[in-house]
Amino acid sequence: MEYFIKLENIDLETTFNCGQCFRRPFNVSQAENGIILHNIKKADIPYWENYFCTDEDYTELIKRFSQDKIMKVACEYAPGIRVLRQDPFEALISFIISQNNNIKRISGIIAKMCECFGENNAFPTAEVLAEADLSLLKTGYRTRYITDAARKVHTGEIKLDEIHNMPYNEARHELMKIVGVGEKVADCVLLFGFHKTEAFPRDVWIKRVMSEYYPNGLPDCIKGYEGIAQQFLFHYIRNNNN
DNA sequence: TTCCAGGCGTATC
DNA sequence: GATACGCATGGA
Repeated sequence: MEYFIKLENIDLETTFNCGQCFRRPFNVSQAENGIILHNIKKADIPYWENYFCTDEDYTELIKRFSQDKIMKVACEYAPGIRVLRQDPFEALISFIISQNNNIKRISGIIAKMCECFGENNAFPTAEVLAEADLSLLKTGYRTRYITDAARKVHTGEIKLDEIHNMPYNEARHELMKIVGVGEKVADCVLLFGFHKTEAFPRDVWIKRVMSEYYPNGLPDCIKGYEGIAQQFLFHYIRNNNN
């Protein structure tokens, strides 16, 4: 069946290309004031509503963010961004790969990873990745980080299910037990995989934003939603860097 | 050739 | 706790 989800000012192109995810679902298309899911079962509807965060009011969020001058500019530049609820394990592995790397190459590595180790091109399981020979992915020094993450998830040393219920600081600490997961990667996983919207990943681009526009810290109007605000800032600065 | 990319681990102070 | 440096790979 086809299924329409009404969402105010979502833009799929921007949402999937603003750096929060490195592969996109193939069964979604843009509609006038929302999106259309194609070839889905009725039982899958809640999954997609959750994925696109239909419970969040972005009109209200952007209005709140726009109290800050810089945020207003960033929101007006790309009002169609929405932060998705992605799969936690995929987010974990993806953002481990992302470190000191560029988005194009990250996407390429993940595509090849799905092709080589995933069931029908799906993202591979922790069980498979934990034992796989990853050398053909050419992930360089990150290879052992991927293996360590997959192994810890597979053995249950890190329980992703439980991280959902942990407060932000505790969850962050838990993820950082994985070799190759520091503060920035942990924050990306918490934001994009666990939808902890207070997580504010500080990468090279955001550090530029901070020193240039927010030398005295983040504005109060993004409190509780720092991560979503971050995504608007990230996309804006990346596309307007002189 | 050198620099950079959604950083992190390690050594050193 | 802060700072410096090496790290795999590929594109500009």
